[in-house]
Amino acid sequence: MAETFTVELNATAPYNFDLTIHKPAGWYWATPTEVYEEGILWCATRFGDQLLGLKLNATGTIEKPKIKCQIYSKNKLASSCRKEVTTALKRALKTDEDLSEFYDLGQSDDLIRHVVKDLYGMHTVGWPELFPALILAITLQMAPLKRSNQMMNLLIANFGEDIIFDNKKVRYWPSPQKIANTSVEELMEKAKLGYRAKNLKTIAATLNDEFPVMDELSRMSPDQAKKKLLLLRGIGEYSAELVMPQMGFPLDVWSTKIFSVLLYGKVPENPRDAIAAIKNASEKRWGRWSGYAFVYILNDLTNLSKKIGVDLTKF
DNA sequence: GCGTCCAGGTCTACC
DNA sequence: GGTAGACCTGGACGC
Repeated sequence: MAETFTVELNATAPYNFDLTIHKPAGWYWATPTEVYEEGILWCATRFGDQLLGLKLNATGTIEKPKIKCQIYSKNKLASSCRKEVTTALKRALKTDEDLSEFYDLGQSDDLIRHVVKDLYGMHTVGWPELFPALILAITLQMAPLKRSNQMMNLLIANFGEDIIFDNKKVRYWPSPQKIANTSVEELMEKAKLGYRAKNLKTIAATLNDEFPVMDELSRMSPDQAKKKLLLLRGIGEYSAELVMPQMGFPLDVWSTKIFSVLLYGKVPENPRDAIAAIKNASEKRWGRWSGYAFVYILNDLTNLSKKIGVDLTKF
């Protein structure tokens, strides 16, 4: 990686870089193999057909936040490309996200007050690019988390790519072209995808020049972006909400159990059938901030468990 | 060791 | 427009 360029992004306060990029629940930002050490994140993203190395760290404070982004590339990026990469970083790091209205909810909502106090300055994040988000959505379907991780790790190990920069090695997700050119049988055998192999290959083939990239989706209204994603085979309501660049509310069986305990004090008899009702109740309570409640609550389960006396981490 | 069951959804056929 | 039933298969569980 011979070429680098650096940008320093201003963010809307409060912005806690460490909590945002390295969430307590262990959610990664760009790839499961990204490296996070002492406040510095080394990860990668794909820009066109080029893999870029990213080194990010906070240079400001929570109340005066700045994020230094060093971008490593094999070939020198044209200034228009640099501009696009910077826009994508700002979008995915949610540097313009204003949390004040959500934090105001804490004045009247006990649950929000609690999580906001625990995770002050944590922002939601967006996916740097589309295909990895779709891989996550597809592999989370109808599988325990352990098996989902197995499928994702095998996809990355067998079909992904390495990028080495700043003395770090990061292995990145396969490109849509790579998956589109792999047979369904090979995907089933090497990544243990089962019936999901056909869907993932179809999606990979659909992500051509006609289909909007993540930044284009982000400029659409949430409804438009979701509608576009729902056109992809194997992407339904839950997956679209998980992938869309605007804040979605991707309630699945696991999170439905947790929200049901928090809202009604018990796990529903049939969680899958209860998803719609819990979603309605949450949206009635938090309105357009439901997605933020989702991210804050799921990243504060250990503390919330102590508060309510029920182990929310067991689901 | 072996059999059975089911998972952090989606699609389709059928009513 | 609403809803059973099928979908791959690894891993947990009971015996």
